[in-house]
Amino acid sequence: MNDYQIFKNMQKHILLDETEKEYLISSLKIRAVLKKEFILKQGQTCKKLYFVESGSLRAFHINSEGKESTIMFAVQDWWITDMNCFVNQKPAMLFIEALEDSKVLELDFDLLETLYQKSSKFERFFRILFQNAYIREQLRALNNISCSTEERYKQFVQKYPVIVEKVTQKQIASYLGVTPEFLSLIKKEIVES
Amino acid sequence: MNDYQIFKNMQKHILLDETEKEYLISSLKIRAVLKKEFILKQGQTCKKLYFVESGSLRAFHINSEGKESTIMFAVQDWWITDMNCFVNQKPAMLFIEALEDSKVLELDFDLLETLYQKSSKFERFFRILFQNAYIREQLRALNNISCSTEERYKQFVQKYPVIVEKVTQKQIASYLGVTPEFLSLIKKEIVES
DNA sequence: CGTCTATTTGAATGTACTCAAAAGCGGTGG
DNA sequence: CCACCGCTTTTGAGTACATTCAAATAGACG
Repeated sequence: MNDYQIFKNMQKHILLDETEKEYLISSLKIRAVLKKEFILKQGQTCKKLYFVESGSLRAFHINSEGKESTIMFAVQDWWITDMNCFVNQKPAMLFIEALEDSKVLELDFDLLETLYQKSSKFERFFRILFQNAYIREQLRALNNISCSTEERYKQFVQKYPVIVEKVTQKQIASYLGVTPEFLSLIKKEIVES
Repeated sequence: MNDYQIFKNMQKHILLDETEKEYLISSLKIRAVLKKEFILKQGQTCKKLYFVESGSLRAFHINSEGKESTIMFAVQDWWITDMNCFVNQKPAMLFIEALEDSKVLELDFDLLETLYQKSSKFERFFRILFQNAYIREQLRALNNISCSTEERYKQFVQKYPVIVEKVTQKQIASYLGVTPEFLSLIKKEIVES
């Protein structure tokens, strides 16, 4: 278990001693997820935070009119969950589905609270994680509000080439907040220019 | 200084002893800001995190075409800064301007790091703060992508009545990502329905 | 090979923007 | 205290961006 990605991930920000590693390991459960399998569905409650050891997943919402909106993609070395559901015990707004056969580590809400108690390094790690997540979301919002769809598509491709390989056009469209037909048109215009 | 809002704000999540309160106080600087005064301008570097003791501020971005986008409003009891600038020492993308005469507490980046060292309660507090900020941004993104402008306007008014009182229509429009002309039209339609 | 879904293409429509002008409103100075 | 100035808000016409619906084509997978 010592060669798990999650240690490298955490050690970007904190340095764990052997005891702390033990605490962490004993709080984690590895789970294999098959392509198209859901680890969370809208309406459920979710007490798990997921770390992607391998593979990739997608989080999306379906609104009352049936429109699907992709909130985030998570590839290897990323964290994912419905955070509002996880933290505030609200019903999940999101579906989380594997895009391919994947392995995730589950971290239970109560066990995470215990980890915070046992070592404030975990508190520090997640402070930095949420800090970065907040910044990323804010930049995304700014981007959405101030750039054209064409620009946003180009930036997405440039920023997340790994994701682009794994997902369909339709899913990228739903991340950008446009219809797949319109994205198709934009791609055509980019090629022709 | 003991009757500052900031203590109540922090004690929503952590309980500070007298020593910790001392640490905090000694890291803070009070600053009076006049209406229309900027505490940050695009392109500057920003080493301060601000807590609004009284009054209200607005953070906005102006893009290359001159289009203005409001990222957030901060009223009494809110935290505000250009977080990417503050945390990663990038040039500020945001202007932050007082909407009325206000009082803010400044927390310096280096002093905050020291606070984290001195007591992990501060680490915990900001972990929770960023966690909530992240959730809020994600819900906002979801909202933007899956709801009509009319719905988003209604929700804004319902969720932030205090802000609505203090800001112009134009500023709300730039927060929602539409033109003031279009928001005017939407309001008319709401009234007529 | 056949089925299912993704992607492309096109026509018609709706949503939101630009530009321009008029009306409303708040603050300032005489 | 009122008149004027500047900015916000409203209104309208014309335009651009993005959607819906439908149909054809292309790809993926059992």
